[in-house]
Amino acid sequence: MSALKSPASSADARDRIVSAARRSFATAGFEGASTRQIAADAGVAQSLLLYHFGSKDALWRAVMDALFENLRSRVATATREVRDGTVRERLEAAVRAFIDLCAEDADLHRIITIEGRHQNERLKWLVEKHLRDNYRASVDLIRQGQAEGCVRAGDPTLLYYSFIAIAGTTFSLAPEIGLLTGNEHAVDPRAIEALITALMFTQAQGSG
Amino acid sequence: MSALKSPASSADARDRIVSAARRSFATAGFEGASTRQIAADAGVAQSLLLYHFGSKDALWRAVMDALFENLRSRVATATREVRDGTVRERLEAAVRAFIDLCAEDADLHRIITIEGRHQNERLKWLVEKHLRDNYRASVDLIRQGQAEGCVRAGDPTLLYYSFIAIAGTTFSLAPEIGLLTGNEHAVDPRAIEALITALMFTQAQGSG
DNA sequence: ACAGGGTCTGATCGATTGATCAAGATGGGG
DNA sequence: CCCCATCTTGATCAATCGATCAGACCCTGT
Repeated sequence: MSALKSPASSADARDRIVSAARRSFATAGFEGASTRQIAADAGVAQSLLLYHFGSKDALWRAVMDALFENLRSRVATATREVRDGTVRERLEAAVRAFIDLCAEDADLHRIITIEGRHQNERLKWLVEKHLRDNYRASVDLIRQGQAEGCVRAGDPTLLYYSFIAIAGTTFSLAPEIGLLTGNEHAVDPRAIEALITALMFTQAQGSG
Repeated sequence: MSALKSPASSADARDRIVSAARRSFATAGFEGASTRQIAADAGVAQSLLLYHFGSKDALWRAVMDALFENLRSRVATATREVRDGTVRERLEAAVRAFIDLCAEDADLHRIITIEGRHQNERLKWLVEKHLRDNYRASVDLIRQGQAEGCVRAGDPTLLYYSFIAIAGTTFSLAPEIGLLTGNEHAVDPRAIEALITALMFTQAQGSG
């Protein structure tokens, strides 16, 4: 199969471009990010970026595909062990996986909160390709929990977005919090998990 | 008093520019916003924008000054009636004022969540001129509530940002939620208030 | 009527943007 | 060996960016 030297080098360049683009899109937004800056961060020529992805839009979609592939993989792994567990156990596993993902890298949350604030083609694509399935599965699980009585009553959509907001914001705004509290104010993912648990579920329940 | 035609026209143009700039900065971010687009939305020439504000940076600061002046005014009005009330009453009044502000116009939350994600001169200016005082006053109030036992224990900074996240996110991401739920999914500010109350305070308490 | 300051516009500057293209570099299969 | 597809680069395009400047416009005070 070979595919070691030349194609492998190509895959490396692609990965470096996607990684650099993710950081730029997350901090500067789509319009604010520059393909030349992304290429410089990746250590390649700007024209190579467009050779591999065709356009800035296509590069952005490749970044989102990679981010959501990672999210799905982590959530799937975390929920696999509790596949036959209670609704609450499955919800808690998904919540914990999302919190830990945000703690390690908040770029997914950063980009979505940038793109979700005004309707355009990118947001439509994002909703239809990635967000809708995730939303429906999450809201279904929340509704099941509410039917069982273990999840707080109320608008499932509001609960869903409140959970995401708490899990993502403290990590997305880490630079602001750092300036406010005079570096370094470490945010404990487990403290966030405790807060979300108190918000979503009707009563405390040991996690074990 | 005159000051009707020429100076009034100038103030009108300034206000229209600030208002258009607020919308652009909130949706596209600082780099993504264009002074020409802002001027076109305000119905003036691009050069007038720079005549009044000197630079794009200065215009951005003028937008932030106006947004925070509005925030302070509304919170001051809402908390004035309960100035001599309990800590919980003062916290609830401030929370309600902030939620209603976000419900009417989420641009303040949108811009801060854009700028708070990477350290630069704009974030430093924002923290020192506007955010720090608000943060300290809020955290002090939260700490007082925790000392009295009416506010949930835990990191006050995390509680503060969780409250802001819930209050702002559902309104900031209204376009995304609209696409997900198939317009129109109205978010009830009172439902958000109930959620935040459940999150922050140790036990339910009638609001009246 | 006239001078003068404040307001506003259009033209224009150099820099940067996303995108295109031709040419070079590289390595495997005939 | 040479050929060819793939990968990569530098030059360059038109468009747009923030910013500057000269001049027109309007109102007020004298």
